[in-house]
Amino acid sequence: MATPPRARRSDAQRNRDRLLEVARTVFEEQGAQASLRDIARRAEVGLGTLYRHFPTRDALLDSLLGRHFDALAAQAADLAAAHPPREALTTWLRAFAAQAAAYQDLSAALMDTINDETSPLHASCSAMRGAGARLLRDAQDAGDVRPDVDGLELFALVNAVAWITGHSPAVAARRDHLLDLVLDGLAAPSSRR
Amino acid sequence: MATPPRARRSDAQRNRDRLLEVARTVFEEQGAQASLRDIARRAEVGLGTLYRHFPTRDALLDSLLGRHFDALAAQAADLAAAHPPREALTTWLRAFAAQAAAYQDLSAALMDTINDETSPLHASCSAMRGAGARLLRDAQDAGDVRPDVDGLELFALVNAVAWITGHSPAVAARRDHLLDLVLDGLAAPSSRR
DNA sequence: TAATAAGCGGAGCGGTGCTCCGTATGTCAA
DNA sequence: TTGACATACGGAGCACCGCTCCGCTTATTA
Repeated sequence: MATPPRARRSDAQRNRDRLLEVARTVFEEQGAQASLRDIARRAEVGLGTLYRHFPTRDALLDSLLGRHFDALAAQAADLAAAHPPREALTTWLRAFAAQAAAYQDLSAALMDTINDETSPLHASCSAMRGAGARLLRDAQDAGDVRPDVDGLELFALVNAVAWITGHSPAVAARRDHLLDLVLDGLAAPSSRR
Repeated sequence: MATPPRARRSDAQRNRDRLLEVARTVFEEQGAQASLRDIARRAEVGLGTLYRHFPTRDALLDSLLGRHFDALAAQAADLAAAHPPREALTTWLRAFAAQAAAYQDLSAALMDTINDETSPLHASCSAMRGAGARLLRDAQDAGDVRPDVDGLELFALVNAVAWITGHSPAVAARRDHLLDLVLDGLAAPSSRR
């Protein structure tokens, strides 16, 4: 994640903080596609001010989520050390899915960063993806997960589930179940419960 | 699907046909979120004309896809009669996924119709969903598919896969594999190959 | 306290979805 | 063939969007 550049003037720092605070609640209310103008308005700040602090929507998302993603990457290592591979993987994926469901349509933004290295989200997100891929490989080496899946596919599937739950209240209520179905399906046949 | 109201004036009919033709190619090029203004322009027709013929984007999509969805619903019955439940289900789901991938982001539109009975797509889509749910139940009764899945969840999962493949070329190349992973995961443990 | 770098804010551009209504034209009866 | 009229056309206009640009304000520092 990008280092937060401490502003040189106190009002700039104050505005930045306000924007982040407002952006968080607006994104929670309306999803990751919310109007940036609206965020600026509610932060009682000019639109230019918003764009100066956060040149792109991704930059704003990164400032809000970057440290969570970094934490997820770190957690992957912890889980790998403390739990059997299969358990580590599923626990981690659940945590990731919960994070990806923070704002509606965030999954779309995350998927798009895969192909766009210029996005600030790309860095924090790809580091996290790497961590997940490592957990996957461990579980596959242990024979717990079918070998014909790779990190990209896993990331895509979990994001797909996170995304779909944002498009229907009825489906949202079953997010955990849908995730279970997918994860269960990835289990190696020999290890299937 | 809504009955196609034969226009009373020949120019109206001509414009309607032009719009549908152009809309099909534009949606294929740019996805289901393409600019309606752009469609009107390329059809060399006023924007008002487009909106008179198709009051909403969903109405336009329905006119383009409705009969395909009706055909899918019909195909479900044929498959149920001619094939074992499991095979009927997977064959049908593949056909549906192919259709759902026709235009990028179409899956989002389809998911949204679930909660919006006023959408023209709702009718043709829910009929089709019913047909799929019936195939699912057959397969479950035969013990081929795990019993703790319902039609809504199945629809959501397949749409999720269709959607995600539209958000990354790398993922798009593996659409069939992702679908296999999900369908395989839904197999009843006892019947797993 | 005055100079100045730093930051602010919103007008403006080109785009979107969608509505509304004055105008044009296809159709059909005379 | 020629009107008269229902039908359909087309785009101006409204409110919104993302994003840029630049004249003005203000916090900071000497």
